[in-house]
Amino acid sequence: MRKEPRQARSRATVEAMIEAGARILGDEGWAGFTTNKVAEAAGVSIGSLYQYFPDKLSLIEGIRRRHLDDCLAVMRRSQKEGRPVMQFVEALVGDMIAAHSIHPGLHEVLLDEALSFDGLRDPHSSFEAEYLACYQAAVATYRAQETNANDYTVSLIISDAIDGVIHNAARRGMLEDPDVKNELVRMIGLYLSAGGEGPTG
Amino acid sequence: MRKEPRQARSRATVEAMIEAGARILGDEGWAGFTTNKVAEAAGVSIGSLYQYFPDKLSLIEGIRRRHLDDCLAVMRRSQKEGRPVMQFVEALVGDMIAAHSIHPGLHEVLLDEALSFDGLRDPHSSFEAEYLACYQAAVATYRAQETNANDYTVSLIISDAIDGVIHNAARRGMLEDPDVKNELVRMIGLYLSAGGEGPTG
Amino acid sequence: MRKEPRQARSRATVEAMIEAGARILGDEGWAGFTTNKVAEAAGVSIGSLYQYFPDKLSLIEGIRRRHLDDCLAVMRRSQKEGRPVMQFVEALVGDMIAAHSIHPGLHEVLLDEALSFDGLRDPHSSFEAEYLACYQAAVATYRAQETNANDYTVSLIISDAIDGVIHNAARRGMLEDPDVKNELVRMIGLYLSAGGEGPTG
Amino acid sequence: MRKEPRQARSRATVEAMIEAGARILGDEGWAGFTTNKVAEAAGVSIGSLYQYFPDKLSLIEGIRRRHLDDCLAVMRRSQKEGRPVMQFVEALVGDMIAAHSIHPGLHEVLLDEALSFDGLRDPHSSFEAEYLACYQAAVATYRAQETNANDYTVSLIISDAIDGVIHNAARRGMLEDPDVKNELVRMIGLYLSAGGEGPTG
DNA sequence: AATGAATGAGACTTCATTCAT
DNA sequence: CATGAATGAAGTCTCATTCAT
Repeated sequence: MRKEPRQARSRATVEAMIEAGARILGDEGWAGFTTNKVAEAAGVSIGSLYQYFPDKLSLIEGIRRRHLDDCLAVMRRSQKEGRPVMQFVEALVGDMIAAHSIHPGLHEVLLDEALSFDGLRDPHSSFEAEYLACYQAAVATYRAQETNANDYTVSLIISDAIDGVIHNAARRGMLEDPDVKNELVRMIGLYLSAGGEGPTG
Repeated sequence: MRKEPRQARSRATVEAMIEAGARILGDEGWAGFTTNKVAEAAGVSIGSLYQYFPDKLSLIEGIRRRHLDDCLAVMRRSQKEGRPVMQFVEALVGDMIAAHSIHPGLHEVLLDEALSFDGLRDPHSSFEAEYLACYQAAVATYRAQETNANDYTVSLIISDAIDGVIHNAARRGMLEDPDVKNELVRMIGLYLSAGGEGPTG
Repeated sequence: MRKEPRQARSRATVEAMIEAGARILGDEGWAGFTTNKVAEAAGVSIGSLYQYFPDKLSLIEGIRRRHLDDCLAVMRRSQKEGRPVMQFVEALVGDMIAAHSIHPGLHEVLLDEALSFDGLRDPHSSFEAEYLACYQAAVATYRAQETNANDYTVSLIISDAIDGVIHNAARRGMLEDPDVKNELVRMIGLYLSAGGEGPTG
Repeated sequence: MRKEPRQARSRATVEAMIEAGARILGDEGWAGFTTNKVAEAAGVSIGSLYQYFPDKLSLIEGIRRRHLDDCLAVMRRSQKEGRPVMQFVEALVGDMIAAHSIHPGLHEVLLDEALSFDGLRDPHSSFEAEYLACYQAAVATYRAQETNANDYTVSLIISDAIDGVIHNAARRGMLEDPDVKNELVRMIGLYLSAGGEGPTG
């Protein structure tokens, strides 16, 4: 960001621009996301937008930071001391679904931005590191038994599977379907609870 | 397509354009995908591209059709008569990883196009229907026990979880990691084999 | 128009674009009329042109509206209370010649646009209606005697004959020739003054 | 033309291209007139078109020559020895209306081509000279009395007035209206028959 | 600080014309 | 000769960004 907002009015302006940008990016994707449209939706002039964000990339990164902070907050909330594994998984899946429901589509657009926007600085790695660290902590706590795979790999499997199911459910408008949630919880729960021997086929 | 290629020369041209387009779309995403760049990469003039594809969207759809045909072929190959469940899951996951390795990133770009490109006709629904039908057939065959959820929901969970894990692994350059494959196979296998009771937490 | 010019600067810009467009359309016809050329002739960037006119057609319509307003003003000026018929015809023809002299060729290009430019909204019908209404009023006042034809048909004959003579005279660079004007006045005057019996041949 | 057609087949091909071009130019105007479209409509390949017409301009000139020859034939037919003036005018107007009805719009498009196509060689002047010579002969024969204006000017007035009325009637779809024809005949007849004194106003 | 008019590189697309088959 | 695939200059239009007010 070009300039740290000092006054309350400035902070509100920045808020409005990030919020408007998140909405447009989630609703219309990269194709509909133009700086002029964001400025108009935020109720400010294009000149003001460039006062706070030196270019389009900065605006995107502002939107991403905001969204990822929200996600991390959700993640941490799901891990309360001493919860049994199934309660954790249920809370986690439920909260992730809720997080995706605020700006449907936004999450995936932001994670895939590398595919859509070359020059993006720090391609979400710092967020992702922290994000995965949360998963890893949970895995270390709840994992039933050691397999060949380390905790990190198991974290990836879980986070990415949840991601995939929720993302595609959102695409299909099935984010509210209780069966989807239940089956996802069941799959993750089975995976975490099972011993290393795996299913016998 | 605007014109069906008749001569061998024009068939090769269309091939080259679709191949170049797939590579650019997979490597550089929507942002790098311009008709001029595709024409240049295919070694033809921009005019030739527009002789066969009336507009950019048609080219994208051509690329998608080609890719989806490839995917369906892979899907069907994994289901051989009488295989035990774990062999099926291993073949499926292995083949999907292989399919994603040809043009890394292409698959997700094409499935998410709705988010990035407004006017795409027939948003992959006809492909997806057939794609899911393959999964559903496998689920009907291999599913251990009835739960509340129907076969369709279980198909979604499996296909989308595999999708999510592979897509994100590709993003991280971990598509070749054997642990990722093994754990993914283990998770899907457990989910398919487990009875309806679910894990106890 | 996409955007109403608010500041004085932008009003001047729109003026310049319409004026430059009229000149180019009159001088070079449809073939020479490109948005880039108009922008350059107006001394603005192509982006500014598209800020006020959403597409090429809108610019053409802007030019037409301006020209037609000018024409109607001329038409109305020619009809003063109580003038004898020959004074009216002389004033009318003289003013029409003057109107055509500002941007020679523009008038015909604009009336014939349907032949040259497909998508033009409202093909000059609303202008033409008002234009012909002026002629009809004059015919009702000055017509010597009833024939089988109604006032509307007579209006068409007069307006289109004047149109044809002036247009072709302009084409030949004879717009200033006094004989052309005198003979045209004589023909229209004879036609209006003659009784319904017609010439005997 | 690049090459004089020698064989019957070639002559038929050239015929087809000119006919198709006239139709497209009349129906769709300059905007719809492309060499590829003409070739397709004529049922030949674009390569064949360029075998006989070295460029687009040549094709246009071919179409024009054909059309003007038709017009001249009509013109000459109207002037039979010893006809009274009104019979001549009626025949002339009737034939001109008929000529315009074959390819409505074509005549005006061709006469105004200077406005639409810069580089047209010999902008219809040689045709026009002959065309006007026909009118002038008729004027010399039928004109009632000398005025200040010479025969040439009177020819212009008549030909251009007829042109304007017919052209605009065609534009309005009123080419078949008998009132239009009758009034046009009456106006021209009055003008030719009247003495030099003009109407008194 | 805020505004919004202005800029112009670059994207998509057309179509007159050429040339290998 | 005929075909039609290929070419590329040129035109329309968008949108990130700047800067005078």
